[in-house]
Amino acid sequence: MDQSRIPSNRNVPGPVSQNLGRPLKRAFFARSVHEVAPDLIGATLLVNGVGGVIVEVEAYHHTDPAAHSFRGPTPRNKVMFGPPGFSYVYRSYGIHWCVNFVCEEEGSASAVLIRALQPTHGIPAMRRRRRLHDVRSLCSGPGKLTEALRISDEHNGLPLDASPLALHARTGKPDVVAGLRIGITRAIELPWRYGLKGSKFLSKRF
DNA sequence: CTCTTGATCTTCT
DNA sequence: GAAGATCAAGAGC
Repeated sequence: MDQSRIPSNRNVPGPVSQNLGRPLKRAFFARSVHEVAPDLIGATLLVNGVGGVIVEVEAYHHTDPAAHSFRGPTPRNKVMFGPPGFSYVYRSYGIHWCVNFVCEEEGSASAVLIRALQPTHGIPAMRRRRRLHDVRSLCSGPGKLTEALRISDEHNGLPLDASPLALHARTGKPDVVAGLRIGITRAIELPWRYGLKGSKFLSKRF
């Protein structure tokens, strides 16, 4: 058998602590989306025990022309207009799912898009779901991580502090970098993308 | 490495 | 009818 065709994942670097901190309470999200977004870097997201460390996010707000909530509520985005601490899941380009965490207060319609994870829990399950061996590519994009964690429309509007979702605070204080958001055509100048400095699990380098 | 294209659902014009 | 908070595969360099 030709083992040389199978990429090795031994010694994949883990730049942050993989220890789980305290569970995040819903109150964590009841403040400015621009405070929550960088504070999520280093936290751990699990769905039914499978997931990893958040290494990349983007902030959106109803006053932001790039946000889904900018033009008011629709059937798709109605969860964004609800209370903080819930998930907002939407279909992207007709094929992928993307997951957000609603922030601030009811009616504020702000949310943090989860863009990349460093896989730590349930890697074999994620490899099966993604039909991919390379750990670095399992969750390196918003549509990739939902496939790896099996997040879909069934998870839209769920509380972030109850099963099947689980969020744990980071245990240390990571180096967070900011940059321009990815894949948008409006308000492209706003530096509301946040990432773990030097992470090898980003959707794109900063 | 970069560039192009197809996949196909929701919203907007 | 067109665009969009995307991804993977294929062509070319």
